[in-house]
Amino acid sequence: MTEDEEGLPLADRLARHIRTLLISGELSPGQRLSEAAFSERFDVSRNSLREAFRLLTKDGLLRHEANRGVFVTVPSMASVIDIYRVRRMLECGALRQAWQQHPAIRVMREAVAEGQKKRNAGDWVGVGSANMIFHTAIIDLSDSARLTEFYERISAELRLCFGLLNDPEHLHSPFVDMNDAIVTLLEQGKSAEAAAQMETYLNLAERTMLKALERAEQA
Amino acid sequence: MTEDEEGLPLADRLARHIRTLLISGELSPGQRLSEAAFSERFDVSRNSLREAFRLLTKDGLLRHEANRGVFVTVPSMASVIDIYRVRRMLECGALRQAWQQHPAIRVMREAVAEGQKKRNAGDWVGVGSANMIFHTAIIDLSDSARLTEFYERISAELRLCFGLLNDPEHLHSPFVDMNDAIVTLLEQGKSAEAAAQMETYLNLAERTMLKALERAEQA
DNA sequence: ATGGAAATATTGTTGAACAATATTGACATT
DNA sequence: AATGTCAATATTGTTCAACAATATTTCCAT
Repeated sequence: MTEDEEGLPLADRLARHIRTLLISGELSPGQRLSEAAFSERFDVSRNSLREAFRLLTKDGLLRHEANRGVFVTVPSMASVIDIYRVRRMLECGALRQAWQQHPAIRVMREAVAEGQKKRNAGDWVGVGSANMIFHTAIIDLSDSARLTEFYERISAELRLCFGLLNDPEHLHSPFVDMNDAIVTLLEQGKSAEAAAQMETYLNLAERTMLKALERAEQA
Repeated sequence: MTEDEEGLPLADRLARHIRTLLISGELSPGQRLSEAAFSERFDVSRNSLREAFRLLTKDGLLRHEANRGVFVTVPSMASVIDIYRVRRMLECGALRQAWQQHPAIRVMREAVAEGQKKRNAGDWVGVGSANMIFHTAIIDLSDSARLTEFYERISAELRLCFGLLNDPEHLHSPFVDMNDAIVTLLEQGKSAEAAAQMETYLNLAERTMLKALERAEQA
């Protein structure tokens, strides 16, 4: 908790901190989060910690079992399928009705450039980050605070899935060029085509993810 | 807290209870919710109550001001606009890709019938309930647990807006026939047309809502 | 080994405490 | 009467300790 987080309530800061541990893979799916251990670790009271746990449970990152404690959510095939269903709805929808001059398009273009650069440098983590920025920008096309917040939640959940994979980084690389094609279509005002292309993209990504997850589960 | 709520954590039960108070209008927008008063009222500890408050704050129903307490969210024009943006994305999207045999279509059809019946009986609250069921069923067309949950949150927020209106019930009545048309299109497999119709519906509803809100704000 | 009962640990919830911040009220000045 | 200041009061933010209820582990008898 060394960051300069302002006067936010302790529970919120805690939740944010634990969320970073979750999406960075420092806490593994299925792991139990003991109240005693974590309140000790973060030097906060059990009560404050419990508030944070509740927040994260509502986000789907933790699972709560009565009288047994909270556990890091174990992503399932079903959750992956559901998450991609949401992504198709939100991302394709945002693209379809996108305004050609929307500032988010510039962000998308820059994210594509960044992704290509990182890929050429063999920096797979960098490719993943650029990809994330790209998709967040797509949601921003819809100019909705609530959709943006919701997508953040979905996105965190998806990153939990990546934690289960062996070499998650390579998953992103094949998609850099598709991103390029999509933003190009948008720049040309072909939003319907961009949306269609994104649907193909997401279906492919979903299959890849499911396949990787299947392999990981067998091991 | 007389209901038969199972072994759910106290904070969750509390949050649910307070949520019903919020959407039923028993707590007014802007009102401050004192920790002392409410923990007394519900006969729970301040700690448990605070957990519930945090949950509802995350849902957008309460607003949290540091060192000042929690207040019932005051819906703004901006929030109404955002909420309808979300609804267009979710509901139109769900309709567009709806499968003609989806069980939710039957629910929609029944909700329309119920709405017509209630309207003829002059039961405006009943019309509102039927309308709510109708739209929830539309989201169910997308078969996504996460979208369903998200829509519940949006829906609760919208009901908070209705609390600001003078005669909120009449708002729903004009829409019963549009619902009829939409579900009829769906039954005929014309999902694109249904989606288009819904967009018109939502734009109209949004304008009506904004106008009503404007009137209410002046008073 | 296996089943079950006692011992132990963990969560669920409460109540009291105290620091930090906000609100109120009294008082003096203009 | 209006306004600014400062003390008094109330509220939130957070911690701690306690205890009941439920799980888990240990240990013993079979």
